[in-house]
Amino acid sequence: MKLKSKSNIVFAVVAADAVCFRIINEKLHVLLEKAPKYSPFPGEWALVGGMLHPRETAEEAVNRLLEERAGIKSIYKEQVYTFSKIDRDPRGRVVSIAYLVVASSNPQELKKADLETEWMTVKSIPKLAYDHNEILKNVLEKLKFNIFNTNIAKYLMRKEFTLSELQNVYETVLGKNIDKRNFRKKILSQDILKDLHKVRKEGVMRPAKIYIFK
Amino acid sequence: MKLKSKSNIVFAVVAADAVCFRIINEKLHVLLEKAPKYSPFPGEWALVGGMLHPRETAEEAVNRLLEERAGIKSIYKEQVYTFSKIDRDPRGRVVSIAYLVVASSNPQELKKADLETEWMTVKSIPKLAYDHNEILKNVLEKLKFNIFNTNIAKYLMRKEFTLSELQNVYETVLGKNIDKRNFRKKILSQDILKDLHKVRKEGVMRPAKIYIFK
DNA sequence: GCAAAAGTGTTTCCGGTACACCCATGG
DNA sequence: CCATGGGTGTACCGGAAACACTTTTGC
Repeated sequence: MKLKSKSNIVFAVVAADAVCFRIINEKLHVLLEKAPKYSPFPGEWALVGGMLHPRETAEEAVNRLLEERAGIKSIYKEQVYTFSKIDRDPRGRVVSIAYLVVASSNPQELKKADLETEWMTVKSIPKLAYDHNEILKNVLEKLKFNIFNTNIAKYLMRKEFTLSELQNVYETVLGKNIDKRNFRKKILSQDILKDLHKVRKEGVMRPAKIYIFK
Repeated sequence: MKLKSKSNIVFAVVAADAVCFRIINEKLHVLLEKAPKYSPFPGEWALVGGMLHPRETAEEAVNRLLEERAGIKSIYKEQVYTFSKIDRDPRGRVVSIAYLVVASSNPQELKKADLETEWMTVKSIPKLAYDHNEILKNVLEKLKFNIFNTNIAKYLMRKEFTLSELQNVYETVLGKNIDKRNFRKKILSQDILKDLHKVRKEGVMRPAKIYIFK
């Protein structure tokens, strides 16, 4: 590699961190892992992240890391921001590209992995290693923006869902309640859903219509 | 530095590239430099960019590079996107953080530098070295978004300006014409300008009122 | 009086928001 | 008949866009 400078300086190196979301019980969860013993923050919770391999892009690194650490396949991925503060990693100069990721909500696609990983609700995130709380905050803002400005909701939902379930997901992402009539009017007017003309009966209430994303 | 892997692999390193804008004659210009002889693209036009020093953030690197190469002080700076394709630099694995920068429009603050640099209108950008055309495209999109959604126009204008001049800047940034009445209504309703109650006489037409940003 | 840019209002449409009641079902 | 969530409509407001003529000046 010809990038070493003459003055013996080593350049900053590149990592990727994944803020990986998933809806569990209609609540927004984030994937965290316990930082290993030999790391600067042994035992503390951290986002899933690591160095880019020499022959992979940042996106590929995110895919690999999630697969390695928690057996997760991402179904949506989007670069959010790159963090380059000098001392963000005590071991050396590491610049980190942060990604917003949505994991499949299909339970079969989640296997138990070697490392300790856990899905935590966004309301209960502890203090994280490195600058990961700041990264999480940035990515969460992006998710809130995206939920009403892109089709990301498609990746947070199961294939078939009711409008109430969809609204619950919006509410857990935004962290606030939405008026039911306005929500339905807005979603339906966007012409992104398909009415399957099926209903889901659940307990003692009126059955709900089933939709899918187009 | 403890970041070298055991398997003798060298990690990707970090550069920053600046897409530096300036209004000249009410047209949007971008700062380019000729890539040096010893580079992979000798003599080709490129964005101003370079490796991060070990003790500087990406923003600081952008400041330094613009100062070194063209004597430019940036008055607005914003990270846009990080490019990590594997072969984007033929010399090795370089990941580049792209910045949207606005240079001072004050002519005195621009000195002639060693390297060949040139301000080119966005309409006349040639084929650039590396993936810099792609970077420019991304950053330009961001600028178009920002012009109506942030106060970036403040940094593109001289201190004192007329509404017609402001509108011209919006038009050169967006690459399209804007209705004069709608433009004035919108800008004035935002309460971001201050009427200096002065006029600028210029040639044979009605004098225009002078504004500044609040 | 004319050329050249400055300045000015009204109407229409659309998306966002506030707000309250009836419907279908199982027990 | 009742408890539970499913489902519906209207009115108001503010921002965006379309659109044409009068004003001020120097010559």
